[in-house]
Amino acid sequence: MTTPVRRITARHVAREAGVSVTTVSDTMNGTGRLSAKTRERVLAVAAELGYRPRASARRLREGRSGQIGLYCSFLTEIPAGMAGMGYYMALAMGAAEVALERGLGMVLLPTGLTPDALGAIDVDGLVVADPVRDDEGLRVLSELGLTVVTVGRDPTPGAHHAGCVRTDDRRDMQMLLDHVAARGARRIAFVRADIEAEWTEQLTVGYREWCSARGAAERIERIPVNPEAAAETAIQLLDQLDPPDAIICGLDGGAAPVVRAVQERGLRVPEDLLVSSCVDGPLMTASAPAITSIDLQPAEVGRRSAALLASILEGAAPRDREQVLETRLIVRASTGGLD
Amino acid sequence: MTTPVRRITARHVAREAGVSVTTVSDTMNGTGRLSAKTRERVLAVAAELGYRPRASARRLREGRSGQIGLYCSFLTEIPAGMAGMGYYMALAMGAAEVALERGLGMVLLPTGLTPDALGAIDVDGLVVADPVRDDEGLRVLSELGLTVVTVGRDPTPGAHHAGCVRTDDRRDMQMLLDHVAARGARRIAFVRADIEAEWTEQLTVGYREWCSARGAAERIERIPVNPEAAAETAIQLLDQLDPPDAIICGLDGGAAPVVRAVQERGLRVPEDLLVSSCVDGPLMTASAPAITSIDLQPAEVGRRSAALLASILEGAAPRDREQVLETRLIVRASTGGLD
DNA sequence: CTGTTAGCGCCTTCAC
DNA sequence: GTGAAGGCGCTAACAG
Repeated sequence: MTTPVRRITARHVAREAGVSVTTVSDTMNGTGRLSAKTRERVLAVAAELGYRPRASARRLREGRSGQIGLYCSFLTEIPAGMAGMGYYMALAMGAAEVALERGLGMVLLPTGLTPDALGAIDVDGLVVADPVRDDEGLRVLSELGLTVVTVGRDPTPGAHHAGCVRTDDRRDMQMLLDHVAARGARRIAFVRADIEAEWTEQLTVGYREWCSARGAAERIERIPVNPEAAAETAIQLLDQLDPPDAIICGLDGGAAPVVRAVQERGLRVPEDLLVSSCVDGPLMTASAPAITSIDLQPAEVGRRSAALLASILEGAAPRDREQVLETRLIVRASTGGLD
Repeated sequence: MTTPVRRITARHVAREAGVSVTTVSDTMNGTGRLSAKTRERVLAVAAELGYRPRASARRLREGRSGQIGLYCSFLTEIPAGMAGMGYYMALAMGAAEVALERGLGMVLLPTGLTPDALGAIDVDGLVVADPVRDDEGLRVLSELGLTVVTVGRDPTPGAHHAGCVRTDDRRDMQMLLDHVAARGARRIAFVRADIEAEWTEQLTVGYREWCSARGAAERIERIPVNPEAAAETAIQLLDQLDPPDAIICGLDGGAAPVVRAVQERGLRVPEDLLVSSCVDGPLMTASAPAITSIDLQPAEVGRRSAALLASILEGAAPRDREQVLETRLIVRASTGGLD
């Protein structure tokens, strides 16, 4: 069964209701001065005909696209089969939800944008998740002169954007360190991703500050974004003369392979080694033992970013152009559990 | 109030290049008959001024929105922290990529659409991932009269859509069954999600067919979409008088908790019990042992869906309105590994 | 080969 | 209170 494709316009409604198009427009937008009776009749006719104002016409008139884009910069670095996708989906759904509430559509921008694909991009602003230093796609997008809100700061030199929503990675790291130290750890290693994104840099800063404040030796390992690399590195660490008694993994999807590799080595978690992760996710509870981690609240981050961008686009100048969200330490068995 | 920055229009380019707007339009679209020289000059001026045709104007003119939407029906059912998000992100990126290549933007539609949020939705068609029977959001969207391509068939009675991209879940199940049977399993249980989506129904059909062809007893457990439910069910199964020697988990994120629970029970995987999953993902390789599963190729599914939808919207009537993708069995240690 | 003209559907300004 | 007119930027007809 096919429905006639003839779209209803404001003119049809006007004719049917015996009013002018202006009246229809005013009714739909709550503008103008109309009698309640007229408004009601127009509304009834509109509903009956199934009238919906055409977004493209309105946009042309308003000179704005009524859309925002989401660009996940770090996604370029994530190999297929790697965890981390889930984090971004949660963020994306959160952002899309708020965007729609505010009358904006949210288009997903794939990584690896080709210059000619740019023609189809029609957005008033962008949410850029986890900008990686010197990201080519982001550079191209920025040059379009779009309003940009980043999730986490942009480490690219000279980059400047309209707003930022982030969590406090330095503090997260210190929460984890305090926690494992309280569980008795003395030689705590940090495995970080070998990319230049603000979150991993800030985790490192937090780690260094904590170590230097306590006179503890730093043990930082840089690894490629790749679960096997995390496991291999853990083994190497444990083979050292003075092996760590705790490993903090900075990379989503890294902690579970670490636990696994360590156990295959014949060591027990948490008895012989404490393991924790800077990013929560399904992997954490699927592991045995379950892994202590930080809940970064991706959905909420997405909601806030979209809300901030929408406000800026609406011309509001929110005082807090840089918002910092609270995170939560989730203690699980891999660091000794609750007690 | 600041003066809005007037964007460069075709008129500016025309004036600057000393031609008419039509010529500019023809140059940008490759239409009309222009001398190479003129086209070159116009192109040069356009580039110099940074002219980009305004999408909303073009769309108004063409009467189409130039956008498609992605609606993940099953996402409604997924609790926070559950796996499965990653699958949809991969699918979404694949779809967005192809959409953009074909000049279409892809907007992400959140689940739980409120009727007034509908105003901001402006798409020519939809990709609906894993439609769940009687999904309210999908019903609302369908009533807009949009062209719909589903990923997996829509189990809603009477539902009919323009196209479908899917994998063969029946066959997947039978691959898994053949595999674990070859590894010596005789009493194979199937843990399925208690929702009405085509994939879980088809897995069940495949399971039943296989069992009945071999005279094997059926052991089907329906569980809510929830990782703990999978683990609990596994334990219950193993407590029975005649416990299974293999469990196939139909739900993304379910197999890992099953392995874990089984091991905590003191049983070994794969020696005492074979475990496998109908959906591959990061959890599979993070578990110990790694879990045998089916690679459903979400990115490719996303790409194909967007391509099919784009073709249909362009008026092409592709012969294969229902496309079936090949999947791949990935054998890992949880069923004895390769040998 | 290139220019002129006429809208696409909507909203805002101004007359009535 | 309501209606008529104009134009947002673009492209498809038709002239020239």
